[in-house]
Amino acid sequence: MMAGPSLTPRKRDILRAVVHDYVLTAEPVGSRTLSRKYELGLSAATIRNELSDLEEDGLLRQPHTSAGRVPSDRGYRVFVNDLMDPPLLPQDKQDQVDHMAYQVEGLQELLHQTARLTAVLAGCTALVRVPRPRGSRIRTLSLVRVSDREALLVLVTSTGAVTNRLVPLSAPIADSELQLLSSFLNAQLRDRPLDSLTYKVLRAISARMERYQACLADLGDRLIDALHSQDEVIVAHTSHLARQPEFQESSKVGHLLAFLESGGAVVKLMDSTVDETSEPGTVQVRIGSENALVDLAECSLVSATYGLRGQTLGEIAVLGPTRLDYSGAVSVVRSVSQRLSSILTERFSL
Amino acid sequence: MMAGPSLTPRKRDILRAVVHDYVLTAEPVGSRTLSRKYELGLSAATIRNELSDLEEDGLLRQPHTSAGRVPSDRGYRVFVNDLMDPPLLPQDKQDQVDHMAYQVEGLQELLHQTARLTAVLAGCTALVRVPRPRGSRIRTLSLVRVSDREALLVLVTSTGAVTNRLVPLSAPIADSELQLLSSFLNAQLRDRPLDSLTYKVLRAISARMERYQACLADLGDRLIDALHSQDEVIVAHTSHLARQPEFQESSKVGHLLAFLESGGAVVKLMDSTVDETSEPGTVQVRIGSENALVDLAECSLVSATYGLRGQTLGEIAVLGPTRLDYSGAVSVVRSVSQRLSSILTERFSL
DNA sequence: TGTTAGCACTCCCGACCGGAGAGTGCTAAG
DNA sequence: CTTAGCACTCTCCGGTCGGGAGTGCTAACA
Repeated sequence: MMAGPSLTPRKRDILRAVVHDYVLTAEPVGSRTLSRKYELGLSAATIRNELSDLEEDGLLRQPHTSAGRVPSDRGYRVFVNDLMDPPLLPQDKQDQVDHMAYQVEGLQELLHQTARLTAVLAGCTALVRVPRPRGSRIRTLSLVRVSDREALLVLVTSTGAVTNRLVPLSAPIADSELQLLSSFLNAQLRDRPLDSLTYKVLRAISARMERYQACLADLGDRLIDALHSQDEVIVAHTSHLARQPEFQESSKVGHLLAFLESGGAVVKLMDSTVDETSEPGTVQVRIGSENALVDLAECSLVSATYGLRGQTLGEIAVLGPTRLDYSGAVSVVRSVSQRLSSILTERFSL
Repeated sequence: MMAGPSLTPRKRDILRAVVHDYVLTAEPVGSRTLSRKYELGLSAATIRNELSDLEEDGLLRQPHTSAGRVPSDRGYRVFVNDLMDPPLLPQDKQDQVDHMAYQVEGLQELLHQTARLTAVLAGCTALVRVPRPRGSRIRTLSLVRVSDREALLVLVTSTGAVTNRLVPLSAPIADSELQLLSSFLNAQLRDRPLDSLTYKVLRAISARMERYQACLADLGDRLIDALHSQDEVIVAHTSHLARQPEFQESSKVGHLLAFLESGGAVVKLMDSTVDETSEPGTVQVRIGSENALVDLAECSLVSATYGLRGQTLGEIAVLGPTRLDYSGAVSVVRSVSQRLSSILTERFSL
């Protein structure tokens, strides 16, 4: 991450105020509003100059000339990195997690309720990635020619689950080559636990198949799809998304819902979010365009992993518009993921 | 059900045409359109007269003077009862169900996939009610005073699941009375299998508590809520709902989503739909206001039960705007519920 | 030099208006 | 009973026109 343009304290205060107000009102915020509502000790005119500077730095945007300012994705990023200090979640809210867990028995149910509670606490849609069945591995994986232009990818896991994916062949390929490729993949992947096959790992493997890149451009994606279709993501309170003013147009809501309902896509999103190097418990924030998925260009994701005695089991996340209460979301996600982890440890440790 | 106003064959043809066209276009349909697009052998003027009659019968509505006609809920009802003849689902689509089932192992997963497939086949949101854990019964049930104005309903099932619901006391009630009521409910409900406690049965019981009706108006509902929170409903492809032109306003989508996400409410809906007397396999249609739930005033539900050797296990349904392709939806729901039942019988017999 | 007041300017938004189009109801003729 | 014709109604769409909010600039001020 870049070190940021090191703003003057005053600019920081103003940016913080803009973010705060915009998150609250969903309206572009003007200099007058800032000088009235926030105790900056500055007149509107002075603030105007600062706003202008911040816009030049790319931290604010103007929807149109003579409108107030709105934080840009980069502006939110600076806010998240340097300007906010998420408080601890109030004790009573933390207690709600334990209280909920106390009433619930199975793991699956526990995760469902956790998702719901997270959504309520954060006032957003919540996602919980469910752990894969323990010890599930790839048993075999093969490519079968279907036609000149298509091959079928067949994946069998140790639990016996079978998944198929059609892979388009953008260039013709000899049967022998296809077989070669098939065995290469098998060698690479057979008996590997599904857990270990994150997006990044698969990308690395598919990159090593350079030779076939041309004709199997989509293989990597299909493979990832197939793997992910084994996964499950619990989605709670999508209605919160639909209520956001930025998603007034129901077509946007439709797209988002479709995205959330196509399990594989969501997993891909969460996978791409996880920074393998970060310790469990760290909260990650992805803002708008940082998501790289078109459907989520206007959304932000705040996520953290949960697990058992240090081992990562899954992820818990909050999804909202980029105009998100990042501070609150981080508080909730951090706290819930910690509580959940310790509940799991307590309950499932011998 | 009333016998219907016994329309002339010509009126039937016209009503059928109006429904067909409106379902297709979502635009009020006018006399000119009808005479052009449908081979009725009548001029626009004649059709106008018939339309006027149909409106007087309450089968059509006019959004405003000088707009085309739109079927009313009653109009759809007549269409569903008398005017349509849902075809068998094409063999290839039926095969998709078996094919899907073949690839899937557990019951839970089977039902999830069934919901998805149903949604895709019908082009609507689909709901599947999951069977309760076998043999789950009520262990105890009690009312505990919390304050002058509230009591807490505590429900424990034989699986050990505990559910609480706050019940407002609209009138003061003595502790002794509360205890009496508590034992009455226990006597009525203890050891009853949850399966047997449908909406209707509970209504009957709560009706017998007349004496307490005044101060415990909400008890019945809370009890039903609590029971239902044990249930689960799978919802698939809500995005289809969001795409309907009648739900453009995202606030409506928000309400619908919130409704679908509050599991209990959905179960209540489905319960109220099931006509206990009907044989399993029969398809039921609820149109708009027939649902009695405000949130669903503009929605229709097409449902059928599925089960194992004649025993009902759950329900499968399709949800859409009242402007629904009833014929197609009935085809899909009927066929899928039958296939699902026979798949279950095949797989889980003995 | 940094801050502030004043002012002209820009742009959105809602209201208003008027014409085109679609559809109706009615009447009178076939 | 059906149909053509006609006057009427209502929505929708595009254009116009203030009002309001907010900006950028300039000049005065500490």
